[in-house]
Amino acid sequence: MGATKTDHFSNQQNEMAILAKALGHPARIAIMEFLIKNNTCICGDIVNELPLAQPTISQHLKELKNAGLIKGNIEGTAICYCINASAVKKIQQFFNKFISNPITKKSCC
Amino acid sequence: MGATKTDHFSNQQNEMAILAKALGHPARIAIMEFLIKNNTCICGDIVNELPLAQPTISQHLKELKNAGLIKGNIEGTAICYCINASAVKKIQQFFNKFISNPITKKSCC
DNA sequence: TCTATTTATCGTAATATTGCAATATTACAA
DNA sequence: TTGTAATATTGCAATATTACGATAAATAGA
Repeated sequence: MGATKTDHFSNQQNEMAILAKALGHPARIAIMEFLIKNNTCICGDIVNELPLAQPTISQHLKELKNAGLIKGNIEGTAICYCINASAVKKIQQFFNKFISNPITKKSCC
Repeated sequence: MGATKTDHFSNQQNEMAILAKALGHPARIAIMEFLIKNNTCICGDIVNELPLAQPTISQHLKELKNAGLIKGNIEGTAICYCINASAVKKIQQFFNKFISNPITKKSCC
């Protein structure tokens, strides 16, 4: 096989998995961190910062964008990427379920 | 290639990527959700709940456990799994960086 | 001991991801 | 138009993931 059985899960579950999967690579974590630390979120800056080739960075940016975690804006020859706050909020809301729940505190293990 | 260049990234970045990657599958999201909703977190219950075969569930549980997101406890023949709150907190702390940052608000796109 | 129950592991086929060189595209400036 | 800079796409090899049947291991009870 190798293909995820997405039809058997809810839209919410699939959506959260897509967001998490997009963050499931250190380069993409690094890109997200770079985007909050730097006001100038130009793709070329990321290529200079990370130890990966330009096509690889471009691919990672594409995946983050497909997942909805970042937005891109054309600015002349350069492209300005930035974080999509609503996607980040969605993830936070998901994890709030875990912390607020008493089960987490009186863990059975 | 196909192998992630983990050596080029920080421990924190790799750790966060591992946690996110573990959640990057709808079945594993469903398992996490099941574990907070039900006090009885027995593996067999998850197998009955999810549309996947027992070995597949077992494999997903193993990945969640390897990532540190859940803990397992042997209880006779059954095994009780539950959420590792500290891992969930780690993820929350990561995302707090994004929301609290002013950049997120005055997004450049 | 024997048997049933529960979970883990092995083996393997199908598919996805990662990374990069080569190349294409896009936008601007001269 | 030609050149240049910035980013995207293509193609491909190496590797990882997903899913499950078959089977093993561990424990509890008869």
